Amino acid sequence: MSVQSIKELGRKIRLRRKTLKITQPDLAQLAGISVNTLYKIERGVANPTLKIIDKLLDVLGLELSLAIKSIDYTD
Amino acid sequence: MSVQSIKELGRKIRLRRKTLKITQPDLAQLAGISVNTLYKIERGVANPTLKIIDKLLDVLGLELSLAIKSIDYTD
DNA sequence: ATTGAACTGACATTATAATGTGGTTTTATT
DNA sequence: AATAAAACCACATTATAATGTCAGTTCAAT
Repeated sequence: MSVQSIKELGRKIRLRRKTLKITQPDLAQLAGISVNTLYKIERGVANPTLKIIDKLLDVLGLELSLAIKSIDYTD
Repeated sequence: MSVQSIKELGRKIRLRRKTLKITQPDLAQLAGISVNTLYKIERGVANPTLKIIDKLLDVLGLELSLAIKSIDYTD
């Protein structure tokens, strides 16, 4: 489940938020960022900084990992 | 191998660059970013945007993935 | 030891991410 | 259907990431 794109990351953040049943305003407050920023990230129209992503993933109980790219034969 | 911190990410980027035996100037050019930015990222004194990270990981043949945080009993 | 390239660093400038505000639209609940 | 909350959106402002420049330092190769 790689983060191919910024849009994909946004989708996953939203999905996780929905799973946890919290609203954008609540998540934004918990993460200490503005709803505006969260909204843009979920929509994939943002280019967020790592700090912002870190804060969000922290609250969402998610984490990023780094791995050597695997070859995708479906491309 | 989670990206616990920005510093950790920087270390891993540098390590991968060394493994591939390319210089900072070369990697920066290949990724289309400034050496200044790369230098800061490797040192862990930057708060880079996802686009910048994406460009770097692309060249380095690395990728980020997102996963539900596992419990770390060593903390 | 000398030379050249890579690396580190400070600083000013430019580009842009993040925020704040004030709306409109959508969704959910009664 | 009415109401309230959430989600969406535009835009101005503020904060800061990214760049460019120049200089000093470290490192590698000869």
